[in-house]
Amino acid sequence: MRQDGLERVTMRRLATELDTGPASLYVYVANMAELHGALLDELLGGLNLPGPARPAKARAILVDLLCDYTNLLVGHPSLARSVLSLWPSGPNYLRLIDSVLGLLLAEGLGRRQAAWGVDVLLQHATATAAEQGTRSESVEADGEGYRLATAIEEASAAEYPNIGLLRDEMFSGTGHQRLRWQFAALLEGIATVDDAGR
Amino acid sequence: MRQDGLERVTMRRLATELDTGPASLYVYVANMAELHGALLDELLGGLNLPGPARPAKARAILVDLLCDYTNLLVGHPSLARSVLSLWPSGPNYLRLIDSVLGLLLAEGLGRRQAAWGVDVLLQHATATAAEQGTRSESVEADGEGYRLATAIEEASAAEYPNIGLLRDEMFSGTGHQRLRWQFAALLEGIATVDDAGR
DNA sequence: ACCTGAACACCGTTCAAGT
DNA sequence: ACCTGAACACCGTTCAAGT
Repeated sequence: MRQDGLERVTMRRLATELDTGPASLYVYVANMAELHGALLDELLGGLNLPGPARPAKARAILVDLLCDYTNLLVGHPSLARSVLSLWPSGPNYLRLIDSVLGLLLAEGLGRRQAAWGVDVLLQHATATAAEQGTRSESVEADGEGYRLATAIEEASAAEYPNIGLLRDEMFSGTGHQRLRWQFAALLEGIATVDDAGR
Repeated sequence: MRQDGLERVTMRRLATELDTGPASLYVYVANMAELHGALLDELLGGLNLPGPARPAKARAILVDLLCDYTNLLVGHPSLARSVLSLWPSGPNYLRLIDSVLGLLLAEGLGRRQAAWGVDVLLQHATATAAEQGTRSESVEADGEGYRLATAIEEASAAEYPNIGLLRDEMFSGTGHQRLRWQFAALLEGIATVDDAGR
């Protein structure tokens, strides 16, 4: 029924794809949020989750898993945007949560840090995908992000001294490098800071 | 011209508010992204940025600033969602970036960690606001997030062992507590992990 | 019972026509 | 020149009518 589903999935588009009126979809799903939730869960079926890991390897495996999840969502920008405000609840999403929790515990994290950390990690993945996705979706090279780049490029060092100081560092690294660093940093922080603030 | 601007801001809504047709707005802005960008920057004018800080105080000031920014966006969910895929470039946003960079440097962070870190921090703020905002926007208490809660509540410990183990921790803490912890964790990670992976 | 055409209430954006 | 009414090409959702 939902085989390909790439790019922007709307009720009407899917309905015409299935040679029917838009009303027919409401027999199967209650609203668009539910449709996107189902789509996400089907997509997550293609993610292969790691088994139990030894403490020494848990962190690296976790970074890989989170990068995989991010890249999965980057391929479906419209989905990523709705997932951010969706709290998905399908079986495959629960499996993903369970996997991440397991790896955090394997690393030796406390119960609360693992429980609170999984939210941060998955939210970062989703937000990154939503951000990247919509950006690359706007086909024109001129608009959107290009303006921030030039704004930072042209920001006067007098008005924005720290931007002036770090201008070149702000555009350094590939997307892949930055994503891995981000997850590594998140994991380090989650592991280190407890609910009392360290 | 744009004095209040709360809740969902659309071109047509704003146009009728100004007693004119929707076409008139395109004299002032090129598209909706630009409108939302301008709205955000006006909103950011109400954020009071901290001055230079001594190293020992920088972290705490930064957490406060990031919480302020998040709460600002939480009040305007529709804005938060578009800001995520917008890369704002207004003067007040640049001032915010500059402030965060300054505080990160004051903490003693390396140039690259500060430059890469500011993205993570501001993205987390925006994503959190977008997530929370849309959730509270859906007025019905039944849908959306409630289902994940029950899904986690009912998830069998056999199929999802780690969720079973941490079930109670996952709903612990107030939103405020969790937000402060998240930023504290992010900052710790950003400060600790360098681009070589520590 | 189960499905769906047509309608309702919205969107962003464009462009020709009006002042 | 500057503004804008009306139109175009879309949306999600509902509901009465059809099979």
